[in-house]
Amino acid sequence: MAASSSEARLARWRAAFKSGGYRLTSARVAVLRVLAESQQALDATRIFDRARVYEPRLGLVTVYRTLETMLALGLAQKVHCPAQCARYAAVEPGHNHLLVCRRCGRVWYFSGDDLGALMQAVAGESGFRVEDHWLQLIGLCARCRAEMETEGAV
Amino acid sequence: MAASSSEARLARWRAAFKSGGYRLTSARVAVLRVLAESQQALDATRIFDRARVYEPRLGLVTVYRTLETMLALGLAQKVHCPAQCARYAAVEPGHNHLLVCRRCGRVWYFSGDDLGALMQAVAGESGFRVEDHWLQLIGLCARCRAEMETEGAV
DNA sequence: GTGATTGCAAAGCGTTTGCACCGTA
DNA sequence: TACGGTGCAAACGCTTTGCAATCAC
Repeated sequence: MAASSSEARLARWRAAFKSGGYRLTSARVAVLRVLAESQQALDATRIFDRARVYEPRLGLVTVYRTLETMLALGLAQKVHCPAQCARYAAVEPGHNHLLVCRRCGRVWYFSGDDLGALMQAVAGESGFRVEDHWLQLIGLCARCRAEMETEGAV
Repeated sequence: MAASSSEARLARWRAAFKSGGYRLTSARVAVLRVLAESQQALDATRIFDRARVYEPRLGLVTVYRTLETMLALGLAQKVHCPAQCARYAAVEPGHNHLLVCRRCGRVWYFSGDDLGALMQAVAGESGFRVEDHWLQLIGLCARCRAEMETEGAV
């Protein structure tokens, strides 16, 4: 949260790029710096705008490529944004949590009522008012596991 | 899960459209039918392809509009798909769950270790192998709440 | 009959690709 | 110096919008 920790984070990320065999160009450092300094989830365009302060010759394409590398290195993650996820499933009344098979796309519903306690704990600590929650478990259903074994695929 | 339940679901949805003041056109019914029958999370294009079997004159645009109405009526929900969410946040080592402020975009991390038990329970019941989980709480942070009060906005 | 709803075409937006030039190691 | 990395422009795919024709109520 403090300014010093953003410096530490940047140093860690530079090292990760190095040891991953990636060159440390000024364009990449500009992108790293923006995310290291920010406590927000930013989209590519906003990262682009902020990073151009550090590196005016930066192109938007490089932002995308750098972000992809950061995902691969585990330095950044994508954040859920309800507006942009483009697959739809029926709502099962009373069951708001999902189990999604990554292979066949089939969904199952379950109710994780114990989540209420977690949400309250989080809210109490931080003053954050939780309005919505998003819990989905992703994996392989029994059928797909069986099919993949017989096919010998991964 | 059974075929009969898909009929019941369709009937429920037809009623919901009616009581919501929406007309029951053949195009809409085709889209409803596809989602009622499917136990999968489908994207708009796939819904379009399947719905054209019922209503060959259907247009893709109508699929989008019908889905939007279904979201508004709470009949369908969007499903997380890692590939398509386009906001990025730094990864905080060891803390994989997120608290996202919907107003300022700021993120906080927390570790919900009790989720492991839930995931195991789900896996045990269904034969589902959970490979990944996705938990994000969305709401308003303390600062934004305060700012919105002074501004008198929603 | 009338106003909501539709489909087409085109615009819009975010993201990816092709390619010649550039800069780090 | 060599080759990974860059930026520009164009292509791309998904989604939304404008508008006249259509259809449920």
